This record gives sequence, C-alpha cells and structure tokens, in this order.
Amino acid sequence: MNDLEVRQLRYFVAVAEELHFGRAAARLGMAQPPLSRTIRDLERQLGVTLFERTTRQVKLTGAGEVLLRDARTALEAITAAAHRARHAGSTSPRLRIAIKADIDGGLLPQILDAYGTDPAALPTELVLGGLGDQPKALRDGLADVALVLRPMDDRGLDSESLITEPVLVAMAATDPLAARTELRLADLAGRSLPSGAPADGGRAVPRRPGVTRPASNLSEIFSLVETGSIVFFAPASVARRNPRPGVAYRPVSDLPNCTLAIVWPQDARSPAVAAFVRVACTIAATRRTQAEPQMQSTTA
Amino acid sequence: MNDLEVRQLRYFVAVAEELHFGRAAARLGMAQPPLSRTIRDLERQLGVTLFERTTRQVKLTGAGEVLLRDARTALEAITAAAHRARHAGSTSPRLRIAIKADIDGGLLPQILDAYGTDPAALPTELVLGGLGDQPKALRDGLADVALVLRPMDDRGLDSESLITEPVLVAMAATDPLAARTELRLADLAGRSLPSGAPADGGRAVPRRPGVTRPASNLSEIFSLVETGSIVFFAPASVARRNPRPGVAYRPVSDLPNCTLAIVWPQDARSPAVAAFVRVACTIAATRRTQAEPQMQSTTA
DNA sequence: GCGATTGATACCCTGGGGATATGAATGACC
DNA sequence: GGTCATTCATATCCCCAGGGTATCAATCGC
Repeated sequence: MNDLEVRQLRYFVAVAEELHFGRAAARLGMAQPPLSRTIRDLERQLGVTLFERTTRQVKLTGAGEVLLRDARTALEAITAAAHRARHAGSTSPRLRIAIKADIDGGLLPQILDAYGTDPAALPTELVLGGLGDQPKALRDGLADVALVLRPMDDRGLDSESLITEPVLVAMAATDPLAARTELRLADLAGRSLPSGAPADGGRAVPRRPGVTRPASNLSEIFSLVETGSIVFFAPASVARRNPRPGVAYRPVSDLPNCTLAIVWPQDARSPAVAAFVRVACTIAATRRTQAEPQMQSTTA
Repeated sequence: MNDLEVRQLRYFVAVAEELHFGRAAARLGMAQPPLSRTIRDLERQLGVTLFERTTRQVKLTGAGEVLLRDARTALEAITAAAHRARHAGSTSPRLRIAIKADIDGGLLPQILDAYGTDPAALPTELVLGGLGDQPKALRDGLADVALVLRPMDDRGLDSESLITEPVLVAMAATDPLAARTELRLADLAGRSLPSGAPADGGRAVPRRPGVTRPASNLSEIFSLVETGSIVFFAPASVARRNPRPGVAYRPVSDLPNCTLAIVWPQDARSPAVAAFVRVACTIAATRRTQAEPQMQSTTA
C-alpha cells in the first residue's frame, strides 16, 4: 500500500513509450538493470503486470495502458505544481499568456489594452510557442491563460469561446486550383500540408511528409506555400493579417469554422486570470457585434 | 530543476494542514527534524519560501497556498493512477459506481437493469459512502462513475444532468413550523442541521453544532429529525421514498432545486463508462417526460 | 547450431532519508 | 526582567534503497 513515487512513474512512462528497456534506460541516463528492477518492483507493488515481455519484444498490457494515461496526467500535475509554486513565489508576479503566434485574430492588442486598466490586472507576459501545445503549457503550469483554436484537448481546463471564423486554404497564387473561387477538401487531396505543427486549429487533417524539416513559423510556411510545396489552412483573420503577393486564400466549403477560445486551468483561483478572461470575453463580444456588418461589406 | 517527489508533497501538505512541524511529523509517523529539513530542501529546490515560521507560529505564504492546492490535486492524480492500474489489472474488471445511499432518485435500479443488457456492459459494483465525497472517489480512482447532487466540485470530471427536483425540509411533525404549508429559509434560522455530511447536495448552508456525534446515515438522521433535534434538507425523491410518521416534509420556497447528475473522470476512455452514462441519460430522459404529468397529479 | 540481442539476476557501493541529541528563539508567567 | 516551556533549526550518525558492473539466460536470425 506504499504509494507510487514520481521516479517510478517517470521510468514506467519511458519504458511504455520506448517499449524497449535498453533504449528507455539510455533515455533516462541510467543503466538497464536498475530500470528493469524498478519496473518489476512497481508491478509487485501494484499487484499487476504492466508489460508482456520476452527477450525479443516488450508490449503494454491493458493495465499498463491505463497506467500510462494516468501516469502522464499525474506527472503533468506534479510539474505544474512545481512551476506554479516557483512562479507564485517570484517577486514580480505576472500573468503568463500562452498564444501561438498570429492566431489571436487581432484581438490580443485590444485585450491587453483593456486588461491593463483593470484593477485586478497584473503585468502580462506572452508565452510564445510552448512547443505549439498551449493546453499542455497550462497543464504544466508554464502559463496562466491561453488563446487557442478549438477543438483542443481540454482535460483539466476551463474555456470560453471568443470568436468563430471560417478557415481558408492558403496556396500558391500560381496553383491551378487558385483560379477557382471556392474549393472542397477533396480538391486538395493531392497537396501536402506543413510537416511542422500547422496552425490549423489542431484539426486532424491527414498529413503526409512533404517537406523534410518541420516549418515552425508562419514566414517559413508561407515561403513553402509560395513555392507550391504545400498548402496550408488558416483562420480568416490570419489570412486577413497576412496578405502576400504569391499566396492565394480560398474558402473551403466543407471545412467547419474554427473557434478561438480562451482557456485556463480549471482550478485557477487567481483574480488576475478571472479579470483577463472577463476582459477577453467582453472584447470578443464587441468584436462579434461589429464584425457581422464588416464581414458582409468585406465579402461584398 | 530536479523534479518534485511524492514524499516532499505529502510532507508539505501535512505541514500546511497542521501548521505545526511537530504535529505534522507525528501525523506522518516520523521525527520532526527530518521533516523540517525536507521542507527546507523543498523550498531551496523551488527557490521559494513556503512557510513564514517563527518558533511560535507557522503560516503559509502565497506561494505555499498555491502549492498546497496543486499538491493536493497532484497527489490525487498519483493515488488515482495507482488505484486505476490495480483495478484494471484485476482479473474481474467491474464498473464501480459511487453513490450516496438514497440520493439516486429511485433511478438506479432501472439504470442497472437497462445497463445489464448493454453489449459494452461490465458487471457493476456499488461503492457506497466513500467518505461522502463521490467526486473525490472518482478523482482518487476508487470509482469509475458516480451519481451526485449538483452543485459539486467538478474539477477534472465530466458530468451530465439527469433530473432536477425541488428540495424539501424534513422536520419533526410536532414542530410548530410543520403546521405551515410552505416555509422560507429564514424561518429555519434557529434549527440545527445534521453535523455529519448532510445529503443536501453539498449546498453551503450555515451549520452549527447541534448533535455531538456526526450522523452518517439516513436512519440516524431521521431519528434525530423525529425528536426535533435537527431539520434536514432532502430532494423530493428522497422524501417520497422515506415517508415516516414522525417526520413532516415541507417545501422551502427560496431554496433552489437540486440536480442529480452522473459524473465520471474527464479522461475516462472506457466503453463501459460511456455505455453506463448513455443508459443513465436515457432512463432519466424517459423519467423526466413521465414525471411532469405525475408531478402535477401529485401536487394536485 | 552459433552468435547477437535483450531482458533478468547477482552483487557491491554510495548518497540520502531518517533518528537522536542539542541549540536557539520566542512567548508566558511570576 | 528572569526563568521556563515550547518549538523550529542544526549537527551528527546510521542504514537502506537506488544505481552501477558483471554475468546469465532466452530468443531470433542466419
């Protein structure tokens, strides 16, 4: 009945991911025997076998899969505890806002301005990138609030939708398809997508290796788009803010709209976070009411 | 940058709860000096002071409060991982349903019957009590799904409302207030509530010590109600199923309705859980449509 | 059947977590 | 204000658990 410890979970996750004791040990920077022993002890302790192992292959049992999932979230919770405590103890508390560059729909400047006047406000700090996984940055305690595109993995998080907009496809202006005014997903079947994490709202689009090195920022992606190497899905606001001569944006009729949402850890109690969320929702609401006539005049 | 370990968090939580190193050490079954040293090391490791301590008093700093909250959820996640893995490895997998006795609104038998016929169903097992905190039982991995009254602490959990019903107050038939047909909360100001965890849907009602020993089950509570020692709030279905000569149920006009909800861990992926939720929602829906005419005929 | 690969076992050794003894600071009380 | 009790911190020792090296054993490819 002794409880699990972080070391055991870390080791278990490593083995579960590598499915190979030697490689897992290498990744952990240790020798293989103590790793094997730790896993064995873990299994004894839980009274459960986690891996079916022969000398030639290692694979997870059902219980192992359950533990893998839970172990990951538990480890996230632990690292989040450390990060948040560290941050809370720092002499200059700040509100850390995680965004993926350029997906904020142009809302962020207004939000920041308005937030600055709020009595509960803290100085803000933008957390860029964060491995492209803002929800994880929140779960790991590296940020206090995030702007992300739905759908996303919202386990442990609360969120509020801000604005919804259509998704356009960006393609080379010279692409034959660019001659058409409207496309369907099927038309794009042959085109490759960025091999990095694309700013497409996390939508699960079939992806195939088109470029060797993952492109991580919009400029890289756009240069690939211009050369016709790839196509790329972007929310309308991103398209509007990135007009480029060689790039054509076209609506895709059967692609659902994407939604920009503000997200924060479910158990956040900080008034600074609450104030930021409130401000963001207000700004988005005014934007929405303004946007409708604008949209019409733009499309007209 | 070494990561936190469970031992450190356990110790920290103990000290944070006791606000006294000696007592915390006793609770942990260890001597005080190593505890002090562990906390000191933890603070060094995080680069944050967690307690303001003099020889006469210990109190949490801001960072300490942040860590306390996060540490609790992290520890819950760890114990949940252990429990779920143990359960998943057991030879007879079961769906563990956490309920507080008698608050299921009479739905449970039907749900269990219908669930039994579902192809994805597992044998079921009722987890009673669970310290009266079903959400915690879910978070700790002691149950797979729960029936609880809203509002409740839903951090990390998903839920679906089943039925909503009014809350009645149960009082001694001899109570002068029982002569009235309808009451307001203010009328009950002088009455005491059960000192145990009351089945009032977790509503934060002011409570004062009326009885020495906490009453944990309905029969105990009802005998106290009959003697006029306490009053007690119960959903209408509980009242309907517990008619007792010495007890009068009266509506309370300014008490909001309570909602029975089905709850499960947010990251549950088990088809058995999904099937149970689906079945429960269906049963509740049919009950709702049946109930409305019934309710009218009952009140008429 | 032989060698290569890979997980398990045997054994040693060091560091860290725990205990005891003691110091130091604060508040209570006369 | 001096004394005592309380309580957290420091000093020191000890032991075991976690890690390393060497080796075995089993499986697969040829």
